[in-house]
Amino acid sequence: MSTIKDIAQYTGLSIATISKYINGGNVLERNRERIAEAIDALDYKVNLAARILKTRRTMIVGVLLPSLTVPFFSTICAIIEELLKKEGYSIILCSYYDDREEELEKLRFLLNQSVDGILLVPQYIGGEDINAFSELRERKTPLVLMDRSIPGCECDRVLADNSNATYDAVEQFVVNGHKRIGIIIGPPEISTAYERRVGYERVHHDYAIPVDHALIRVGDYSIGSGYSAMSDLLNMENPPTAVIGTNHEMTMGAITYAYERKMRIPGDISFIGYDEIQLTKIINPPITIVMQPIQEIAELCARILLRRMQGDDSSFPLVYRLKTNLLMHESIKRIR
Amino acid sequence: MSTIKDIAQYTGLSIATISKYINGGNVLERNRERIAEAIDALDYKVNLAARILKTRRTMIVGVLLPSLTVPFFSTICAIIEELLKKEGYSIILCSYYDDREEELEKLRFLLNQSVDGILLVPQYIGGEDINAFSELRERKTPLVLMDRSIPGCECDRVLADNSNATYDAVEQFVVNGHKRIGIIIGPPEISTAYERRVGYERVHHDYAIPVDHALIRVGDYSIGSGYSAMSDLLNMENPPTAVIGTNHEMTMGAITYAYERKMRIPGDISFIGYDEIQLTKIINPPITIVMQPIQEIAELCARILLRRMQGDDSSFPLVYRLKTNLLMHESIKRIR
DNA sequence: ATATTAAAGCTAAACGTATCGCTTTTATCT
DNA sequence: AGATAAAAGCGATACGTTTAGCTTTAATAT
Repeated sequence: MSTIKDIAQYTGLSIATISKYINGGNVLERNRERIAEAIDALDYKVNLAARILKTRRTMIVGVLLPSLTVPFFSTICAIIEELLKKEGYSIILCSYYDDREEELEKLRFLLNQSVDGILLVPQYIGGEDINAFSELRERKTPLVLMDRSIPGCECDRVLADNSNATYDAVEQFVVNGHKRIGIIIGPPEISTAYERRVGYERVHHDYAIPVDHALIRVGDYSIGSGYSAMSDLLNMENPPTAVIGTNHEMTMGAITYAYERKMRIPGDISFIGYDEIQLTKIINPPITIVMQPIQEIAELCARILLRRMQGDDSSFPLVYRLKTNLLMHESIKRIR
Repeated sequence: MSTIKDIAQYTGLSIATISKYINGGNVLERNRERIAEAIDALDYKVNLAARILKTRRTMIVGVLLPSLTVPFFSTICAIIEELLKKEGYSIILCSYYDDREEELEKLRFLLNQSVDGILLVPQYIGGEDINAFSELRERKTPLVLMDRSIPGCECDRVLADNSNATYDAVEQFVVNGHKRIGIIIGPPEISTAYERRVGYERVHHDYAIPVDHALIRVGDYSIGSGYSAMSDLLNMENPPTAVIGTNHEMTMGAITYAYERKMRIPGDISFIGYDEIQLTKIINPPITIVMQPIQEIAELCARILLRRMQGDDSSFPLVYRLKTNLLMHESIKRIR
């Protein structure tokens, strides 16, 4: 592989000038041409290791997700990647496979790779607080939390308004006469799951409907758990007349079960799903869906991180709550 | 951040000795202890950029996939990552989002990051031949093709025996009396899709059943395309009595459509699916499934790449064809 | 005790780039 | 034309490692 030195020799210019050319400094037009020619002829490529060693910037952003197979996250990832690429950044994508140890280890790995910034969808970090994670503070590597929060955490973060999301959805059941409403929620230690549950309970409170805890089924955000939660709900002695699934996977699992039971939506059971992606798009007749602003979440995270990586520490920590939308379809039966 | 120099100073030893310690050379026990203490006290971390600059090895493997949201690929990815990590390698994961340009660009990106090796699930590379991709040859970066092949390509590769996979599956339809068998295949330019179609046609030939090309529906390996292909098949004037979906996504799309139509499997339509992962696991009653040896494919790819990265170029190119298994369930109706 | 060998440590030179501070060249203004 | 400012180029140094080649120390055998 040829180096900047070879280019200098080929053109008769100094190393410093070549470096200037590469990094966009002032170089005479006729020299620019000669350098360009040399680079082409010698097939020169910048040695990133050397550059990083010198500049202490890797121009790499680490993206750490709970799972790679969850389309909600991979969609976010795709958006981020495209946006950051325009700014000259590359992405190292990591998943911690919903595992506590792995999450910490991957975070260490990213820091060790000297990424310039990190975008994280957290789950277990530090037990409760990411500030406790010393490597992160020492390095002063900017970090933005995506989609989920952590109790007591002082971080920039971009979240959906989960509580109002389920509130608005469940409210639709209520105004259509439903009183026994099942909800399939995620693990309570994940902030989104907790908040979605709160919205559900708030509706009940506001409309003076007692909460039957048997109607609250806890899954783990996986397809299988949605499936069995739905099975549990529909096989109760006094089953709900309506059910909401609170993420894409559990929604799909739940619907799969309902279909198997040959139940019609909304004929036999009213249903609201979550996230308008992949399978939820092809369900027919279409179901009412809580749409999260995926695009906005991803873009905002990327932009905040860019700001921080440029050294702009103003108004830390930034917290955004983005509104969701309820995509109405005929999946709610009017009863009584 | 402290450097190796600081450790040398702290311990009174030379830089070279510290380096030896870090890289597992011979160091006196009492010095080992002092060094360990210094590293701990100064919170020393190896500067990877400097190391890479010197050694010219990044200990990073690039994994390039068509898509991140396809569980078949992300499962492979998870297996690879775990195995390579044990050998001290890290993974940079990339997706080209089923886009030709992106595939080439991401491959360039990986090479530019100086990865020590690449694992690729190819699609369009070079139009037909990856050997045409000059950057790859110049760098002599080892590359192993996973799951898919490319015509005329001289590469190590690990493939499933796709042709016999669909042969065995479709044959089950035939021996149960089916003559009109629909198949939902992927894009013909993808080797797996082509081979799976060949297996389908070979059964027809061997059992002297004419091939009705209207029963061969081409999707793009997506859920939506499986859904509409199934819709097309079932709405024919003379529909098939059995259908096979040839990947996980199209299988799910097809089944979703069948469920919507309130068709029972195998009562109204016989069906064989592909890949025992995620949703296909929870379908109930369970359907017959072509199981690909995901674990073996992933492990073999990783091991071959490890060999190549160690400089072992023997018997190039290695080509493996791994057998699939037909997981039998009651989803095939016996007719006539 | 001495010779021989192995182990442990050290010095110094790279790896390829960016950048500070300086000099030279070129352009601009009066 | 001369003074001034701006643009372009250069030399030298540093970034933090690894490693070849050498020296010193310790261990082993005679």
